[in-house]
Amino acid sequence: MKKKNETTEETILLAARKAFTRKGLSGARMQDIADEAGINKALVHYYFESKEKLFGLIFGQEFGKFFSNLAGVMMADIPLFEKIEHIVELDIERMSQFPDMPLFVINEISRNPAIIMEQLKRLDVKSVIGNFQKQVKEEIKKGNIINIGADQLLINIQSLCIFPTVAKPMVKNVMQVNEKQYLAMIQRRKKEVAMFIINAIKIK
Amino acid sequence: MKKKNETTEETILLAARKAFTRKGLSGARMQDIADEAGINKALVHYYFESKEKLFGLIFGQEFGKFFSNLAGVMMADIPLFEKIEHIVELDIERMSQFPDMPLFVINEISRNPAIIMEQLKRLDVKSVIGNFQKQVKEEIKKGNIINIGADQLLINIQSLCIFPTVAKPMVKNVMQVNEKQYLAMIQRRKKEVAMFIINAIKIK
DNA sequence: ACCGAAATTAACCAAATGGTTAAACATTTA
DNA sequence: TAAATGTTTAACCATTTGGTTAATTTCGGT
Repeated sequence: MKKKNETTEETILLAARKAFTRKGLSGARMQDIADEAGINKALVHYYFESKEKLFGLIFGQEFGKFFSNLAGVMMADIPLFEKIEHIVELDIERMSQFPDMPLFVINEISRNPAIIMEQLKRLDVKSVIGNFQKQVKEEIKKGNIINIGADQLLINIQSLCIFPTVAKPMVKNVMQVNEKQYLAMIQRRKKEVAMFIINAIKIK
Repeated sequence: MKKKNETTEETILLAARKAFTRKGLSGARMQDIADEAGINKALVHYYFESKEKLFGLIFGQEFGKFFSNLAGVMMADIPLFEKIEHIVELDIERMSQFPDMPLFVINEISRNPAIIMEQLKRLDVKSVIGNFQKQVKEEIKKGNIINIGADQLLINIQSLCIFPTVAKPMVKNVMQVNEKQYLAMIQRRKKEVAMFIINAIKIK
């Protein structure tokens, strides 16, 4: 429903995000979006032409969230363990703020892998990874951490942060926890996951 | 296309699995399934009545794979570290064999959380988790591992095993690897992830 | 108050889609 | 071999869906 202070365009974008992240490109209906926005379906087309165009906008926004700030933290000139703590904190906080986002992004990339290309080239992934790789190699040489590939480490960090949100309904059901308990558990993971990772690579 | 030795029913199920795991319930078309099976669309309805019925069968099968054997390994009477190695090995092997399965299952559960209930009550999740919990607590008391919740440990294990497959297109693109390199990396993770986890909880 | 542009809507349309029907074809059975 | 039963298909049908059109309403500028 359209709120005060909100332009029609914004209202539609909000409704579209809700519909697309919940049901995906093929599952969401233009009528759903119009209803959710409290307007006529033709008006959605008036502002955003086609379903694909609208979806493209939403996907771009959500994809941006997926990587937002991450590059900054990963490039920061701070010790590795401290960096890991920051990445985990940031990642999990992002998942808490936008819980539907990761599954949506993963899903649509999996249905149409081509769209990731144009999104990724907007970000300078190579230099971010390169920088991280250098730091990891140095710590290995210094004998501070075990011999692990920077890419593996990065995958592990992201797995531990993102997966519990992506698989939320399964986690909730298997663990037999309610919404509140689940959210509390995710918050606890900010500290626990960082510790877990640092423990896993630290040489004592 | 229908192969020799395959009953029409099996052919349809194979085609349906392909369509549903690739495109989801709403994205897959009955005509796609019929085409893939090389038969008339009405024949699909002749054997499986409705799209929902057919989908239900496929989902049940895939959900089964998701947990197959896992319970057995988790209940086994072997040391914790060895058990972790087995779980990781089994999990990642399952991901390699059915790469489309985890995203499909996660996705459809997320779209319709109710379906997980009836599936889960077929499995005795509670006693499996209870058993694992007991073993973890004992190891903590013995001072062999750090103080960690069994549920957190289990989530971490599953995250590290499942996520890289779920996010395959993203991983491939960010890491700039081809299909062959990606698959090799997943295989390497059978050993590396187990080590990573054991390192993370072991008290040295 | 009036005009013109922008915003919004109701009514449509064509294509896609899940599902049905009746007839044709194949196989088993009496 | 002929009836009966099971399998498969072409042609339909009703509904849904993304999208369009033309008319109506709203609103800023004069």
